[in-house]
Amino acid sequence: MKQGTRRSGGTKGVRQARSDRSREQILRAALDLALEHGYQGTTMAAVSTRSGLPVGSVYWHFKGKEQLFVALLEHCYEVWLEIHSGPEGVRRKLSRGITGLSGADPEHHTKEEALLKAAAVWALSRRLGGLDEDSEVRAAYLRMRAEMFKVDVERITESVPADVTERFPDMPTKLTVLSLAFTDGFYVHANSEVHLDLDFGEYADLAARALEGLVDDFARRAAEER
Amino acid sequence: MKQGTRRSGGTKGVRQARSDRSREQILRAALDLALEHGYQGTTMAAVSTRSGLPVGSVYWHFKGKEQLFVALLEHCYEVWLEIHSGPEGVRRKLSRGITGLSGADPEHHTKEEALLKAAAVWALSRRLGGLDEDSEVRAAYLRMRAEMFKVDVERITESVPADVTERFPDMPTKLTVLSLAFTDGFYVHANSEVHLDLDFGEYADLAARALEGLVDDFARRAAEER
DNA sequence: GTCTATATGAGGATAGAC
DNA sequence: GTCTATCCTCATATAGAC
Repeated sequence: MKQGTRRSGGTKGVRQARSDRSREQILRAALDLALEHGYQGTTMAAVSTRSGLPVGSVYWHFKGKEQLFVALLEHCYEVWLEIHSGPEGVRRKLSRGITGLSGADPEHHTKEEALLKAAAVWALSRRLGGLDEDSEVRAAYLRMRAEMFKVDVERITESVPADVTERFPDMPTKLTVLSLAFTDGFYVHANSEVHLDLDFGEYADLAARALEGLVDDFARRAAEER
Repeated sequence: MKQGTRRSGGTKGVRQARSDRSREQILRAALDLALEHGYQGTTMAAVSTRSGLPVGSVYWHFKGKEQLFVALLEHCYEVWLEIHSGPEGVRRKLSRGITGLSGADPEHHTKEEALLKAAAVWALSRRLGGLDEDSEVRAAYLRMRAEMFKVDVERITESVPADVTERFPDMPTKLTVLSLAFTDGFYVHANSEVHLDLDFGEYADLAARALEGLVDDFARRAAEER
């Protein structure tokens, strides 16, 4: 057994336990480093140093840098799924997404969530300094992004009045896209070191108000048609 | 004279003319390559090949890769300034910004504009795979971004009703930030190769409607207070 | 000013002892 | 499973002839 495959079941030997711990140490180190230096900026040597394990061990657990990051993304996605359960309206979503950028809301912004946000940028096309088209990391992230989008749509659907969704079935999808665009856009701003004086809380409110206004607009139209 | 300095005036010798042409060829090659492969993906060797000039020449005209890209950004910024003159409301701005993403509006989307958009991503923090904090390219871009933001605010101010700006003086700034966030957010989406079926024209309209609703909201409030 | 050959350094990955 | 020494590739940059 090697690289990624784990003992299917039964008793865990002491060696196995130690191996698992090494694996986790490596992933942990990769997570920290990736948040500090990005994908390209994270070297296998650095992962080795930070994890306290030699390079050889890293390559024993993961076939290469790509596989390491795919495993890391999978871990983060699992955490994301655990956190994001239960209904959530546009307002709350925007508030979490935008306010969280200022770092003012650390308890709701885990490292894992932060990494997924960062990965969104890594996955941008090559032209933008993103990963290669055939990168496994990129492919893995895009799969997850699609899944997360679905979850978002479902949860936003629950927050939109029934008569609106009845008349405009794709409204929740549109709202999700718009609020995602908002969040991503502010994410870019927050990481551009321009306009440091932005009050993200205020903008989250403005953004929410703008989208809620849109929903009201459609609600009015739905009501008029009766 | 060397590297970036140009003859101040007077008659241009034949050698000078040829040198200028070489410089332009190099910049042109860099522009094309940067749009295809990004900053990191553009190698000096490739610039040399594409421009038809040897590596040595490239390093004669520009001290290094950073200087080359700073010069490129300056060129693009000049083009941007020429294009973006005259008033422009939020709607038109969003329409240009978002619809342009689909590539459906090529005539209004020059290579230079595209490069500035790409540079916004390059300038993201190191954690996101962006340039180093002390990168000259990054610093140059951030200066330009601040300038472009100012221009945007001025032009959006002209499109907001006078009574609103009177009562809420920072409304134009907020609108600019929101519409920039929208544009940047959709830019991320457009380059993520997810939801390829997005109708950017429709979303540009929705986004514009949402922001216009916000303005109306404030206009109502301003009116009520009289 | 233009060109070729080459120095330099970084990072991903492997070999093979233990 | 763990560790060390080493290889390979590739990109920036320079030296120096013309």
